[in-house]
Formats: sequence, C-alpha cells, structure tokens
Amino acid sequence: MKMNRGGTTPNALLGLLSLGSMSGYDIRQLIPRSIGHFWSESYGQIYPGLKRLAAAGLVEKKTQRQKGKPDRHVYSLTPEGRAHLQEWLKLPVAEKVPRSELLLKVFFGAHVLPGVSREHVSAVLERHEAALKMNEASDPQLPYWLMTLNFGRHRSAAIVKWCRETLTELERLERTQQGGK
Amino acid sequence: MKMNRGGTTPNALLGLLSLGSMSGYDIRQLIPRSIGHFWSESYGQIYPGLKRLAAAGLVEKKTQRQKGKPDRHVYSLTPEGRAHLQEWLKLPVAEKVPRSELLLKVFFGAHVLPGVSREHVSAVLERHEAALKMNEASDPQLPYWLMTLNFGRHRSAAIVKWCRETLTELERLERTQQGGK
DNA sequence: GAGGACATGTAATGTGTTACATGATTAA
DNA sequence: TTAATCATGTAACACATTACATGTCCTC
Repeated sequence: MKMNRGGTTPNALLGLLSLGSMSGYDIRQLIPRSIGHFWSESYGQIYPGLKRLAAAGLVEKKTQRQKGKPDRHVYSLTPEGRAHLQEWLKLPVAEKVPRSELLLKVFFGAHVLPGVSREHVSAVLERHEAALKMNEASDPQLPYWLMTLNFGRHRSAAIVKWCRETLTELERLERTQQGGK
Repeated sequence: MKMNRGGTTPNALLGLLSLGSMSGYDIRQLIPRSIGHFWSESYGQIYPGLKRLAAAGLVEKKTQRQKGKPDRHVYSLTPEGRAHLQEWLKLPVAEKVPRSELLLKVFFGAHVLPGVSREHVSAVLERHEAALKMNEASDPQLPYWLMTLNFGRHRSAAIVKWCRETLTELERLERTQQGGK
C-alpha cells in the first residue's frame, strides 16, 4: 500500500516489467543493456521493491521450480500496474541537479597542481570516447529506445568537447604556473 | 572522527570554506552562485556536516553574537582541513551514473501518447535555453570557475540540440500514429 | 579445486531531503 | 498583519549501496 506518488524506483521497475515478465535477477541483468546510461538499481532496491509492488497488486508473482538452482520468482505487470505506470509517465518530470564529483574537483582545482585536474579530465575523456565508439556499434530500431540512445551520444560528445578544451586550458596553466599550489 | 575516505559532502563543505570563512547559512546561500549547477546540499546535510568536521578538527568554529538575531556560527578551514581537502582532490574521481527521470519517461514513452513525451521534452528545452542565456550574462575570471561554467554551457547546448531532434521525431510519431497507446 | 554464473533475499550502513521548532526584525 | 529574511538546528523519513548469507552447477 501507499504506492501513490513520487517513488521513481518502483516506476522504473514497472517500466522494465512492461518489456516482459522477469525475475529480480533478470531485471538487474537487463539494466545495463537498456536504461543503464541514465538509471541504475541495486538488488537491495529491486527485491524489496518487487515485494512491495506485489503487495500493492501492481505486479503478479509466479514461482518456477528449478533443479539445483533456487526457485525463480517471475513477476509480470497486472492491468493495475500498467495503469499506474501510465499515470506516472504523464506526471511532469522532476529533474534534480545531477551531482558530479568531477566538476567539484575541477572547481576546487586551484588547491592542487594543474596536473591533478588534468589527470581527472583525461580519465573522463577516455571513458566517453570509448562510449561514443560503443554507441556506433549498437542499433536498436524502437523509436523511444533510439531517442535515449541519442541523448547518450550528444552527452558524450559534449563531454568530450569540454574535456578537450579544458585540457588545453589546464596545460596552459601548467606552463604558466598560474594554477596555484 | 572517521573522516578518512569517501564522503563527498564533507569535502564539498571544506571546498566552499576554502573560498572564505562562513556560517552554514552562508554556505547554503553561496551554493546556487557557485557549485549549484553540479552539486547541491540541504541544511540537513550542512549543519550536522559542519559539526562533524569541527569534531574532527578540520574546521574551526567561532560564534558571533548578534542583537535580535540568533548567534552566527562562523566556520574556517584549519590547516588539517586544507590538507584533507587537497588529499581528496588528488583521489581518482568516482563518477556515478547520473539518474534522469526525463530519460526514463522518454524511454517508456510508448505507453502513452507521443504528446506526453513532447511536453516533457519541451519543458526541459525551455529550461536549458534559459540557462544558456543566463550563462552569457555572468562572467567570473577565475580559470577553474570558468571551466565548470563552460561545462554547463556545453551540457545545456547538447541538451537543447537533443531536445530539438527529439521533438521533431515525436511530432513525426504523432502524425503517423506510430507512438503506441 | 577455484571461480563464476545462477538466484534469492536481509541487515547494516550511508546518504539526502523535508518538515518541524524557535524567534526577532523588517518591508509590503 | 502577513510574509520574507536572518539563523540555527533536530527528527523523521526516504532512498540507495554494500556486505553478508546460502547453495548448486558448470567450466577452467
């Protein structure tokens, strides 16, 4: 009960179950290949979350016996669950400030040698250049899937651009020794 | 005590205090004009956080009496606090997947009319177009400050671009009624 | 025989926001 | 007189990760 407002996590679970019936374990495995670039959930959220959704009648649980392995608990969306998901999708988006440890460290970079910040930025640059290459490889056809994939591309491209500019500036600071400590 | 590793929030507090001695209230006021685009803290984090930092000897507290108003508790970095901040700045950055409710809703957009997703994307587009205009106005000179400001620009520009592309696609879906429910 | 995949779940702990509580001063 | 600003802080709650606990099968 008390499944009315807020709570993005339960709705994310409903969304994933809308792609097909799954166990908690399956959900965890699916995340990196679907919403992984902009959402993540741990087992500690998934298992208790599914339990609560079942108690609220938004999902249905079926147990499959298996030899040698623990039982599989497969969850499916109920009509009420699907309706709940739709209602949530209609609610205005509440985006919160994304927290970035990288930017915090760059912002306070004057307290360390510019080379320190340079290392941080370089690491992020590499990661996002790799992400862009990965992105070229995969190609799902579903339009909504494509839109979010495309977001990842734009995001990585912007980060790569910023990293390059910032590295240039940090190298300049290193040469002129204006970087502080 | 136990102020060694992890804990981004206490280090963010140390960083802000490195800009000058301040009260918890001042810190809260300063955030939107400094790290607000990539970090936020609430009073519920700030006040107990400062207390713990003081107990660990990383900051020093001085009380200023005021007439009519409550006492001001002004905190300053100690040499240990400054050293701690520097050590943290040197640690490799641990960026976590940024969570975006917007992208979640777009990803599962097939369950509602395309117009619903269009509204969500439009709202974000407006916000970031405004952010870009804001950005043109302000201009601090400090290099590290500038780098993070520049990140905000690139970020907003990328989001605006993605929003435009996505809106075009959503409008196409609306016309051809391929959007699902 | 070591390690990983399969599969579930809880407990401890960490992290963060919101609401509450207090109370004077000042401007609309 | 109503609300905002100044200023502090706690308590309750919400949200999330990690470590723990269990046990088999399969591959190297």
